[in-house]
This record gives sequence, structure tokens and C-alpha cells, in this order.
Amino acid sequence: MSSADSNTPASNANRDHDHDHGKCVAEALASAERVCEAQGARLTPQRRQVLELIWRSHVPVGAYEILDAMRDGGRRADPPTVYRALEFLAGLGLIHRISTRNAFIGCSHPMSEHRAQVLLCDGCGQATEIEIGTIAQGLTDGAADLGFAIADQTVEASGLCRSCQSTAH
Amino acid sequence: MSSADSNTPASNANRDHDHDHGKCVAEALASAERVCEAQGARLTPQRRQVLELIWRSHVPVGAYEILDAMRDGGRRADPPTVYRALEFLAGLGLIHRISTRNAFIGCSHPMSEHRAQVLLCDGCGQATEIEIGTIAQGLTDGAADLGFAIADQTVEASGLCRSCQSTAH
DNA sequence: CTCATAGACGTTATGTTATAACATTTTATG
DNA sequence: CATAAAATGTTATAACATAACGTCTATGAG
Repeated sequence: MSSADSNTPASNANRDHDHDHGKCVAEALASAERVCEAQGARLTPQRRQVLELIWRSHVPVGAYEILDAMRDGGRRADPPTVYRALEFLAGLGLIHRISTRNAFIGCSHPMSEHRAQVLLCDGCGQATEIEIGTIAQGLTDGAADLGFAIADQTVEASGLCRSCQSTAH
Repeated sequence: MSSADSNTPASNANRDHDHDHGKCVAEALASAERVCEAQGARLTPQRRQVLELIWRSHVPVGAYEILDAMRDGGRRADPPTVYRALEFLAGLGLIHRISTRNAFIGCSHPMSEHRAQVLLCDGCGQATEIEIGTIAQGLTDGAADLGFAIADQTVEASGLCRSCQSTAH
């Protein structure tokens, strides 16, 4: 087995560029099955395919890339098909929308309630989901001081991951 | 003069729904002049108009709304005209792009270096820029722990502002 | 002054992302 | 099987953004 992976889905926060990605995917699909089961939701073949396509890498994937990939796979598909699947998956917390990129990534720990943050590497394009409780809470509290009740948070940062810093000259 | 305003541009963090908005606009334009002066940048009539249109309210404004407003004002305009002005203004920190809304707001304290957060009310639509240093720093530090060097942050939260909570039933 | 330059702006066309609206099929269930 | 709800198909269009290239204008060097 490869490099620095641990056994938890959340381990992608520390993943290497050459981690065992097959495992990421397998875990993600297994989690998805469990989440759907638990919620009484149906992970149809189409939804599953979209989820798999998103999990092909840790680079956020655009809706139309997914669409093209589905068509390459021989399936007939149109934008609403993809967006419906995305809406479904996001609703269950199985994927996250990356607002600054108009793209989507698989959620690395969909089973737990979380308010995550995302790091986006300008070098390799990979997204890394992290969860710093003090950020989510600090934002909630800071807003509350102004009487503002937060329902939803979007926290995205771009920059360079460790390996892309080494690579850069 | 109206309600709870103080004299600092940053006061919009606490602004009331019926604050003296003329003052917001006047201050914003004055700041813009100073920033441009300081940077050797030119606040052309067109750029100034876009900035004024963004400052018509604290609700994030889409590029095509700006475009329509410019046309209503009798000026001929096309999308690149607007996007160029937006790019210019954002480059100087005079406006911020709201990624989760594909829209823009005037920056409430453009003179100072800052890594702000934005609160978006789902009721009235207003955006409020806040600056909680521990959030920006916590994110930077948390990323650094993973070897990730943050260059840029996007922190947006949606929910209900104080007055929209009162209003809601 | 006039010429060269760079920045700003005009103009056309197109690329990219997302959703509205309504028809049809599939699935779960009584 | 009948039925209702969920999922999907289908067409069309809305909404957001930029590429590419041409023209104008302010400004400074000579």
C-alpha cells in the first residue's frame, strides 16, 4: 500500500500526490451506500456514476466535464441529468460544491456532521478538505455578535500545497 | 442623520437597514479616489459609474444587472466593458466578488490590507463584510500545518441578519 | 509638436455554467 | 394491477464570463 495513507476517509487532508486513490474511491462509494441506506435515499446507477466520476481525482470537476465523461461512457445525458445528480449528492453531503471554481469534489468524510474548509492548490489543482473547528465556530460566534444567525458556511482558500511548493522555482 | 452609523467605513458591519446610505456611497467614492491616486490608477468615468452602481445598495449586484443599469443610463455597454471595470475595481480592493452569488459588493474598508469574511442574509439579501482576524489567521495556520501555503481566502456565510430574524415567522 | 506607446475602451462572437418547464418512465406499495 | 411518488428524459433558454481583435486617447520622449 502506498505512502502516507491512514485508514480514515478524513486522511485525505494529509494525502500524498501518489496516494492509493483506488482506496479513496472505494471508501467513498461504500460511505455513499451507507449514507443513502441511512437516509432512505436511492443511489441509482446514474447518481453512482456521477459520484464515481467526481471521485476520479481530487481535482474539482465541473458539471460539463462530468457530462462529457458520461457521454464518453456511451450514456445519453444532458445538463439537467448531471445537475440533478449533483443536487442529490450534495444534499446528502456526499459531495461539496467549490464556489470559487464552479466545480465539485467528493466529500472525504460524509458520515459526520461537519462544516469543513477547502484548500485549493493553484499548482496541481487538488482540493483538500480540512476541518478546523475553531474556524467554523469563530465565524458562527463572530456573526452572532452582530445578531447574524449563520445557516451555511463556505470557506475556500487557494495557494500551493506542499509538493507544489517544492516543485515551484 | 440616521440611526447607528459611526464615522468609519467599516461601520457597515453594524449598519441598520435604514442607515444613511448616501454616506456609504460618498465615503466609498472618496476612498476610491484616494486608492487610485495612491496606486497611480485611473478611475475613469466608466469605472466610477460601475463602482457607483455596485454601491447603490448592500445587496450583491450581478455583472448583468450593472450592464442593464448602464444601458438604462443611456450609455452603450457590453459585457466586456463591465467585466473589465469589475476586474479593475477588484484589483484595487474597491469591490469584492461574492463567489457563492456570482455577484459583487463594494468593499467597506478598501484602504486597509484585510482578509475579510462576508455575511449574506437570505432574507433581505444584504451583504455585510466583517473582519475576524482569528479566522483568517486560523485558516492560514491550519493550512500551514499541512504544508499548504494560502495565497487567497474566500469566506462567505449565509443566514439571517438581525432584522430578518425578527421579521421571520 | 508629433510620434510612439500603453492603457482604456469598443465590438463581435462565443464559451461556460445552470435552470425552467413539461413529458415520460420507473419504482415502491397498497 | 392501480396508483402515487420519485427519477429521468427532453427541449429550450437563462445567466455568467471571456477570447480576440480593432480603435481611440492620454501621456511622455524626442
